Amino acid sequence: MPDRSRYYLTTAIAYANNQPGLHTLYEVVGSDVIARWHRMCGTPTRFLTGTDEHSVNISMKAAERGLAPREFVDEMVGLFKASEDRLGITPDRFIRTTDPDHVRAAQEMVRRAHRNGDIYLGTYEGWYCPNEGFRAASDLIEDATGFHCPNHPDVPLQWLTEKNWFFRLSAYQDRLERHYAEHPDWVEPEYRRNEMLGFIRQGLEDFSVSREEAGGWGIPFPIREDGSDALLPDGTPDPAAGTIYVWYDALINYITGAGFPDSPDEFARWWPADLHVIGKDIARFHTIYWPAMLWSAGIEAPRKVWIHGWLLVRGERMSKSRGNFLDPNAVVDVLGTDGARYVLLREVAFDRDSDVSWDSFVRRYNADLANDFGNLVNRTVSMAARYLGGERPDPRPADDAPLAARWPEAVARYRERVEGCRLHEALAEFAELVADANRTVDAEQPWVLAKAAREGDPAAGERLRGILGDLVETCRLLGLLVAPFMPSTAPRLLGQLGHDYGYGADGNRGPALLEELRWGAHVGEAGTLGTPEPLFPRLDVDPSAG
RNA sequence: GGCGGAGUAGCUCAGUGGUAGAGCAGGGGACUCAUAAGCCCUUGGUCGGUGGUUCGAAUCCGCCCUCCGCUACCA
Repeated sequence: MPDRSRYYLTTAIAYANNQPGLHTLYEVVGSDVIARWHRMCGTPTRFLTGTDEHSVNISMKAAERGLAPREFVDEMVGLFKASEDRLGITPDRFIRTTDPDHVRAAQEMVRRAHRNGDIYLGTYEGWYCPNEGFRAASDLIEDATGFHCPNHPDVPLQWLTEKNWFFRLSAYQDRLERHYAEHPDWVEPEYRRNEMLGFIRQGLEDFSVSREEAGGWGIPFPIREDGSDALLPDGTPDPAAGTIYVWYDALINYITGAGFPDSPDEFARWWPADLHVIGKDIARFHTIYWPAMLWSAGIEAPRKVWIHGWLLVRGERMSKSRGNFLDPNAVVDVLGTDGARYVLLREVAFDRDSDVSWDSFVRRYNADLANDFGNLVNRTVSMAARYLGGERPDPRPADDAPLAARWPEAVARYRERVEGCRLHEALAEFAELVADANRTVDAEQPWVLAKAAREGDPAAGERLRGILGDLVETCRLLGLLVAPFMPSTAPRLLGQLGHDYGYGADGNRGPALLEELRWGAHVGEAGTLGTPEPLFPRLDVDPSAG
């Protein structure tokens, strides 16, 4: 039974080795929508996103630029924050793995696992690139002469062994299988859950959690080989103890962001997380390693991990290394903040891979936003102002308003889809409501009623007022319904209708959304219609754009 | 190789036994409130192939072809 008194959700933290690509920010946009939905519904919400900043790679990349690692990642983080800001992302905390409380959290987790007997000294061996450190075999290029590092193909790889600490993942196999059985939807979509379960059933191996060398850029391992605290007499970390490796650094951010270990009360309030939104490339680490690491430290597993797919370009994964990625700033330049958010989450299914292109984005923007939704609002406000004057007409009672009939069920379906991470389906529901309203306009032909009224038909005038009142109300409801996706459009839309928009820039501090989404919630309140201005100017298709 | 999934209109997909569907794209029409938008109508598919079960299969079963996901230590 989910705790409805608060909602805590996270994205994966982005590797701060480059400027952000649209494919990286995709899950952040989707998560932001879910966060805003819960905030607007009045649930205290905590939304965490941020950056993963340690690794040999980053220290080398910084060195290439003549920068200290810290200077380098500060610059990258600035780029991430700037792009996220343009996309309307509103984290309650932007966490960095270089934050001091995160360093304490990671070290505390290592200590707990060690105390619990789940961390032991072992030997790690693998291919080692002198430039980058250990490389996974799956990342290497293999040819007739053997394995090569993809980034340094001319540098011979060495097969190295080093003494590392290992986490006893193998001890958690039974508990993991039980957890999957008892919480059948804790990993979604279902086909991902089945893949993870299949992996568990193959048998689990322990994994290493330390490295001897990380270019001086990592969280100091808090324990020496003899089990003593790895501190020098002056209180600084003992470099001989090595650094924490990957997962005991990156994954820990989710509990750091909830207050671990410094604020037990805060942590008790926000943990376990309701939702981790991640990409499929790191599914195993979140759905198998992570719960085991938490259990080892006496902490509950998160309630749900949602695994989204990738953005594809002509069938290939969008990625920085392929060079086929879109710059999120460019997308916002063309489509605007809300246009970019809408198109991204409507064109890309949140549960699987989807092909994207400028053409598909522009087409979707024009069809759904300019032609259907924006134009609906524009024609409604224009007609109401022209035929009835500046005062906002009230909707008819729900029983008399055909447009009201489907509303409660539609809201319920929409809510279920947003809360179930099926964001593209939520927007499909929204689009159907828009289409329904447009059909109503054409069926009722308010311009004909207006003419009849002018010629002295009082019944036509009555009907005209009712129809336009219903349409104005439908626009209000649509704007609020889709506000988590298009937060800057909603206040503009409501402004044109003469309604107040009571929510803050991040969706907090407003009236309970589900109350606002009731047909006729503001009947009887006076309001003045504003000037009709297109919310989404139609775009000319640029045939040269890829 | 093992496990799992998918092949349906130009594109993206829905449809699990009973006369082939939606959105977008294409064509035509009536209207005019509106961002030349909206609305109505419409072109278009031997539902991957093949054999079977059935009165009847996109839908169930067998075989084949093609594609995709997972199959361990990237940050």
